[in-house]
Amino acid sequence: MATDQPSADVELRFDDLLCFSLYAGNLAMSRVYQPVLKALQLTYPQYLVMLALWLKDGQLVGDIGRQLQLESNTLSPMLKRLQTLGYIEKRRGDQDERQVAIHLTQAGDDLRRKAECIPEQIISATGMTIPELKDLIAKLGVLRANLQAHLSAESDD
Amino acid sequence: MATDQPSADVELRFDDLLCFSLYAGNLAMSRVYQPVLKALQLTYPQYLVMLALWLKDGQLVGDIGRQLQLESNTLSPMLKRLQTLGYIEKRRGDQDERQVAIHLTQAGDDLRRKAECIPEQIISATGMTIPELKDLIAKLGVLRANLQAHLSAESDD
DNA sequence: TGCGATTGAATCGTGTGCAACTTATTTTCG
DNA sequence: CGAAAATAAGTTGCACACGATTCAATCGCA
Repeated sequence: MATDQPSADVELRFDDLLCFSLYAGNLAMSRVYQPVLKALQLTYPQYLVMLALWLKDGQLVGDIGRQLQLESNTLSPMLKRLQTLGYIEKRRGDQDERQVAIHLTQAGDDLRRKAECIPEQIISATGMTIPELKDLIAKLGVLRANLQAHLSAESDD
Repeated sequence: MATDQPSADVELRFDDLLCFSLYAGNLAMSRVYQPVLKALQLTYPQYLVMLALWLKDGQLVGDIGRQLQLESNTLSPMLKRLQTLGYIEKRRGDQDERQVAIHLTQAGDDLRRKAECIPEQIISATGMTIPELKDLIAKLGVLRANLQAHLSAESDD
């Protein structure tokens, strides 16, 4: 420990440290991904969208948004860029014309194989064991579920 | 048609879930803070900067950046907005004129007292116990340290 | 049947993140 | 001493996040 500032005399609160930990942890993670993703011409958020599509192709804009916790105001421009890159294409829904389904192009599907080597590089960068990672992911899952429950309860007022 | 989380038959990788957990967890946390911070006229990143200043006033731009993992290209515009809001002021360094120290104004110091009620609201929103939060924060700290070590090792090539 | 409410996606404006660059100041070392 | 390297902060351009709004398609219900 103690790679950082002293700060021993200041009483820090748990939530402040938690919000900071999530904030800085997410930034650090995206920075580790960036040099790897550069070869694929993807940004970090774009990679997360591609991940969702590699898991299940043809999802609606809203489906992707629910997974990443993003709405159309963020996704629409991002999907337009992925379309320009030639990785995805949009198809209007047949029954419901309001919906737009996102489909991988051949290039987008090929990209999946180029991205296959990424996971182990990242795991190595975390310097943690698989059980440790599983534990951390599970705890973050609980946190996110609780925060989302709090948010939806709040919007019910 | 399952509207939510089928994903049972798909093999997910740990790192993918970890990057997603951090990403969505950080977004969820900032959304829980936002309605509370609205009363203070602060955005979430601005709140983190104010936190750093409440802990130690008169820090240099670079000092704040090292804590939040941000550089001047992000901080300079942000600090300009906090200055416009009247919460901080800038002072050129005396010995080294390249440096700019950030000082709280009276309004910025007053804000600290208005922000005092925030921590317990957030803790309650996490739905987790103090020991659980401490554990999660510690694990995120290890992760961040490892990722940063990986990044600085990489830039040495 | 019709019409107001809802929904899915897109658009706009503001505020971050960040790579690449500029400017000004200090340091280093020949 | 003095020019080159290093450093601190700021600027520019692009890509997210997100509140607020718009628009078209669908739903709900009298």
